[in-house]
Amino acid sequence: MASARDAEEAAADKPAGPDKRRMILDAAVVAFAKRGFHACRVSDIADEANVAYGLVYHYFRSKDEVLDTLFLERWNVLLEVITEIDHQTLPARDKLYAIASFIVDSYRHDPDLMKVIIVEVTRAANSFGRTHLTAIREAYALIAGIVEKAQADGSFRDAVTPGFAALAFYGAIEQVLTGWIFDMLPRGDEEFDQAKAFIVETICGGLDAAAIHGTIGRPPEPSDRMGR
Amino acid sequence: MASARDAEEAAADKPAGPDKRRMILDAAVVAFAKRGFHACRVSDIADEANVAYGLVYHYFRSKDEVLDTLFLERWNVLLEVITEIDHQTLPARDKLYAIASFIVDSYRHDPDLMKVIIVEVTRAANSFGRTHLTAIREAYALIAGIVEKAQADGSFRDAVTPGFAALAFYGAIEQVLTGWIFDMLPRGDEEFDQAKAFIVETICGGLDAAAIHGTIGRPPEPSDRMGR
DNA sequence: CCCCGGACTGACTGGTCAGTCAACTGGAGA
DNA sequence: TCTCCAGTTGACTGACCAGTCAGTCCGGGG
Repeated sequence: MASARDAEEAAADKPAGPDKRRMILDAAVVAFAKRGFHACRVSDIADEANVAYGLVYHYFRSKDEVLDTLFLERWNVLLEVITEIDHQTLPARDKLYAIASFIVDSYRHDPDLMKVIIVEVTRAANSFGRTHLTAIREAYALIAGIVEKAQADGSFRDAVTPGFAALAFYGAIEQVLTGWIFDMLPRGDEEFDQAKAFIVETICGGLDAAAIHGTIGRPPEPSDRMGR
Repeated sequence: MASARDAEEAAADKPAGPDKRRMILDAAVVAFAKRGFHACRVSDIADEANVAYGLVYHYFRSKDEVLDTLFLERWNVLLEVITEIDHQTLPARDKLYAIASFIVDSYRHDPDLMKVIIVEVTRAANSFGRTHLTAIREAYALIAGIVEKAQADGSFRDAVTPGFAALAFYGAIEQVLTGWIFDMLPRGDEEFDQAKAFIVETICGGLDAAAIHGTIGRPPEPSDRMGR
């Protein structure tokens, strides 16, 4: 991950080379997380990084590019990790657990970064979400692939399509992170680990006490309430 | 729902009384959906409503108040509907289906409104999401209550807490809507109805082919990958 | 007939920022 | 010593836009 940076630092022989670009990126995470991308001024980033305003524009073409960089840097790691997990020989359920685990741990490790990624990109349908749609879809496709294989070998039933299962799985994860981001859910090592288990349990095990697996229950009559 | 408006119109005896306030609200939905709240200018709303700029400020104190109104108007309906569903004597699974159904149908009926509510409020941790947190939590609490009762009477197993199940359930719904909002998922009457069934099936029935319900599977060893 | 007040209009103001740029610094090489 | 230039600085500009306000229009009551 940080190998390029390590090499550069070693070559430059600076004990704790400031690496202003990195400082700006890290400061941007804090600033974006605190006030949100729109409300955050470029001067907030510069201040947080203890760096002159103009330097941000030395390293990045625009405020947008700072967020893009932050997102892609991390999302590519996620994509790599999922791919790697998928290549292991593991029950699908364990693969999903490993993925949930990685994402939850990412939040535990750097809540601000994950908050920014989720709130400003992954869920921002009118701005960055659109521009990074391809990368986001890739994650879904990877998860769907895991489900599909499990359905093929019979370890998952095929009551729902793989794409749909991927959506629900990732949706549950993001919703839990959102719960933490909004301070709706208690945070703590115990809660984080419990969340991983609960996510997988909910999506894989289901809620029904007597699940007659294999047959999809025909939907009950729909409610007719339609407002507005 | 629109009874207050009907009464007003009847009293005023206007054949198609413009009701500019409503026109502004409806125009705002279109404008916010198209460009997002931040990128949308107040003049966009006024233009869309065929109304003078200043009139927006005659009916609303600020641009924010327009969104607040839009959100609360609809969210209160949702809260009412969930409460009503909960009061019926129905298996928990059917209650959840009715809720999913109502939300999906809300999207079917007015995709722009739901897009605005989800993107600009429900998932906006730094702006409106915070200010409407109480209302949002209410919906979770209602859903959690349904799960809790089902666990008490034994129709749902208690491998996960009610609050967590509510989170996953609502998260799955929102993620599906997000899929439509992002144009990641095909839209159509068939897809909408399938989605309702899939959401409930995923959350209630689970993915595992051989779910040994009643015992919570101990988590497999976690992945140690930790990046950044 | 006039007055009042609510509905309505849109030009204008004040403040806010993203992005620019001219200037400065310090170290490496000639 | 003198370039040179990447890295660095922060004052400044130009655009944009939420919100204001002075004023018009019109219907109803006196």
